[in-house]
This record gives sequence, structure tokens and C-alpha cells, in this order.
Amino acid sequence: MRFLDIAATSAAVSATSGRKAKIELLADALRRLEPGEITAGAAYLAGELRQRQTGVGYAGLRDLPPPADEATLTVAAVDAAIAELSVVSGAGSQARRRDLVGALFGAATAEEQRLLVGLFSGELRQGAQAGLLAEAIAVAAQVPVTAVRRALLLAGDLKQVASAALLGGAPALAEIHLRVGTPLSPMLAQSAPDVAAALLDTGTPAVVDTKLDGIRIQVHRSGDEVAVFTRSLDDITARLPDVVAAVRALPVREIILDGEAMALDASGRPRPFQETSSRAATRGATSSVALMPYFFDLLHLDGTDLLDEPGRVRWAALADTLPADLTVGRETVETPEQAAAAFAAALAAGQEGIVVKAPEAPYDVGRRGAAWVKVKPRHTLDLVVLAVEWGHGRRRGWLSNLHLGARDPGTGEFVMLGKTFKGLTDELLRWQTERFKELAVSDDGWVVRVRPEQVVEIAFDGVQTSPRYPGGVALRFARVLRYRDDKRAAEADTIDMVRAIGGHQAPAG
DNA sequence: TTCCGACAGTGGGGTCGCAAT
DNA sequence: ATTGCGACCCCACTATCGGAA
Repeated sequence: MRFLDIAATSAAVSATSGRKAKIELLADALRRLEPGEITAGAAYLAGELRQRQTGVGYAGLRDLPPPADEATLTVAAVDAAIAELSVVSGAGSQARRRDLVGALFGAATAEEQRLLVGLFSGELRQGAQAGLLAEAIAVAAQVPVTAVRRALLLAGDLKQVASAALLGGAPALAEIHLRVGTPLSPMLAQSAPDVAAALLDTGTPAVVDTKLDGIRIQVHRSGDEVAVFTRSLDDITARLPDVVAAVRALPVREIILDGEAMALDASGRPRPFQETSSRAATRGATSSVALMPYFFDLLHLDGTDLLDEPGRVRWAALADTLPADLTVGRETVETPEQAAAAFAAALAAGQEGIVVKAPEAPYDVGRRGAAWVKVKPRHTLDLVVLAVEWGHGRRRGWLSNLHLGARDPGTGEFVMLGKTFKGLTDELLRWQTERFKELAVSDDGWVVRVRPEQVVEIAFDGVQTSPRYPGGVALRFARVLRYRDDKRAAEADTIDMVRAIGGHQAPAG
């Protein structure tokens, strides 16, 4: 198949708003792929590359050659070129990569270049990703969408599922099942603003788990072989030796566990997420801080799949199989008062919050359903807008991303703490675009600096140390609640209040 | 007819290793 | 030694479509 056909499909999908129509366009392209092109072609249609890493991102796409006049590329040729790119390494690799990128883009027409930029940058923005492609695969292969979706979540690999469905149909899909050693998409949790709301979703009795602020891990063991996967199904076995050792010591043959890895201090209190993150990103066990596993679910045990069993069955098996120090804190509650007490206890222990779970629900692979609901504390501050950035995509032409500052009572100036674009409705975007044009003092086409007069109420999860911002602190997960037209900038919250929330001292001097 | 689940989009904070400067 | 980049980790929230209720 010509690469241009994929590019044309992507352009048509972008220009269509209806999902059904997008699915039909994608299914039509899937049907026209040659058998050997299905894995690469299906990935491109979903806005992905077949290769996880290429070494090429936005910066590597800055200086592209002019587009070709005629379309000569095939799907197979593009796949071969990207495969060659993605194995380049060592001294001189950047120049080599630049040459290969130049050759590929020089052979591509304007429409093909647009697709390639989207694929390499990961921001195709055609309004269709793996979710819609699963529907398109079902249409093209004439199999039930539920079969495609289940295979996709159990295999964790869109390309493999597309290939199986299109070449082998329903029987081939049915052969994809839970396998020890192959990661599956983890079940996710919804958010609720408070404990009472969470219980309305799950019902009572409910199970309340402590929510740890670490890294989601899925651990597979078969015999002495242990593999550790992240939420996005990356293999990080080599970086978590303590997790591997702990699971290898269990008295089982085969097991799949779901949990969280995190660093604790000597007294058993959790370390900040940044420390867990640093440990997990570093190769080799050089640190004095161990990264230990704390499991909350059991998906397979010695030949038996537990995925479709109710939570209470899986959790009973978990408690029977693992020592208590390898599991998260957990209790069953009947009332909102009991749940609130569990929430308070988790926070008092320095943990991130709780996850409220319905005990009858199966393990909903890859879903963010109402059976698991997380609750975290929320802080708010009244901050001052220092600048705004022009938005992209559907926010083009609107001032979108706010630079936030806290008042420094010593100098009367404002200290930047981070940015946010979250929580804004279209109406608010319209309003703030007008407002900040009035306050603007400069505009470089990207950042519009404004007089520091507009106060905005910001919600956030916590304060973390920052190597980037001048006050040495930044907000975690900041989002807009509302504009405070009743407050002047001189009444905004101070950097000292921010530091107090985070337990941070002002830097000396 | 209204409601609601799933999906895509719009970006935020951080960490590391690697290659180039 | 420092810097820029790519690839990961943690994410919140709104708009939209289309099937469920």
C-alpha cells in the first residue's frame, strides 16, 4: 500500500467529527493493507509508530527538506526507514539520524510529511487513537468489537491484535489470553472529590486501600523468572532488584501481581514521589533507599486466572499468598464515617490518599470504571497571573496556559510557581483571552507577559521541590477553579504560605 | 428525550541517560 | 562540566459523540 493512502486517510479522519465516520475510514484503510504491512500500517492509523523509541522528537523535526512532488513511498518502505533510524546510537548518531530523517522526509509529499511529523512527535491529533482503531479493526475483520478490545487489553499490543484479527479472524483473537510474562493493561481508578462521593460510586460495604504515591507495577513470575512492568507496559525489571527479590521469595510457581513500588525512609514513612522516580529511573542498585513493592491485587496464581473473579476473591487469595508487609493497607468499611477515618489515617501516615473499591467487581482490564475510586486531599491558593501562552490545536487563537505567581511579602514582587491550562471551559478561555490582551505588556508570539493584576484561585495536590522555579518550589497538578475579581494582587497568597504547605523552608540568604 | 461512559485533546510537574558543545 | 533532547514516571480536566436509560 502507498504511504500516501495512509496519509490521505489520516487527513480525512482529521476532517471528520463523527466517530462512526472515522471508524469507517480507518476500517477501509485497514482492509487495503497487504498482510506484511498490517503491523506498521495499523500503528500509523492509530497515530503511533511500530517502534517504541526512535531517538527523533520535535527538535529532530525542525529543519525538514521541502516535500516531494510525487508520492513514491510505500508503507513497507517507511517502516524500513524508521526501523533503520531507531537503532542508530553512539558517537555521530545525531548527524546520522539527521541524514536519515532528511532522506525520509525528502521523499515524502506535503501530506505524507504532515503524517510523519505527527507520528514522530506523538501528536497526530486526528481525533482517533488506539481506542477507535480497535473499533475499526472489528469492522474490517468482521468480528465483535468486544473480542478485539479484550485481546488488545490482554496483549497490550495494538499491532499484534490488528494482525491477528485481520489475518485470522475471531479464532485468532480467541487465542490471545492472559499469559504469565505478557503484561496486560492495568485497571485504573476514577477520581472523587471526597470520601462520601466515592462511596456513592462503589456502594457499601466497600474496601478502602491506602493510595501510595509511587510507581504502578505489574509483576509476573514463572518459576525463577520475574518481570516487572510499568503502567504503560514498559519492562523495568532491571531497575527494581528489590521488587524482583521479594517476589522471587514467595512460595509460588506462577503469579501476576498488581501494585505500587515506592521508597520509604528508615522509619517506614514514604519518601516524596521525586525520590521514588529517581530510584526507578536509575540503572543498578546503587542507592541506600530500597524501592519496595506493595501489592493490592492478584490476577493469576499457579495456573488459575483470577481476572474475572470478584475483588473479594482475588484479595482473599492475595492475603493468603503474600506477607502483610508486601501488601497495601486495606480495610472494609460500612459507613462514610469509617471511610473518612481510613482516609484521615492514610494522610496521617504520610500517604497520598485512599482508593475505595467495590468488592464484587471483576478486574476491569484497562478500564477506568466506578469500581475503583481514588480520593486525595486538595489544596487551594489565590495566585497572580504573570503571563499566558497562546494555545495549540483546538485552543489556537486563545490564550491558554497560565504562568502562576505567589506574592513575596518582602519585595512586593511575584515568584513563579508553575503553569496550568487545566480546568478552563471554552467560555473561560474566551474571557481570559480578552482579559489578558488588556493586561498585556509584551507578546513574542508564544508567551504574552501581563501586568500582575489578575488573581486566580488554583487547586493543586501538593508542593514539591523544584530545580526550575526561582522559589525552589512548584505546585503539583495545578488547575484553575475560578477567577477572583474580588481580590487585588496585593491580597494574593504568599510564597511563605506555599512553602508552609509543602513543609519547605525558605532558602538561606 | 436526557443521561452518561468512553475517548481524544491540552498540556503540567519531575527523573534519568546520552550525545554534542 | 554543562546543555539540549528523548523517553519515561506521576497526572486533571473539558468537549464531544453516540449508545443506554
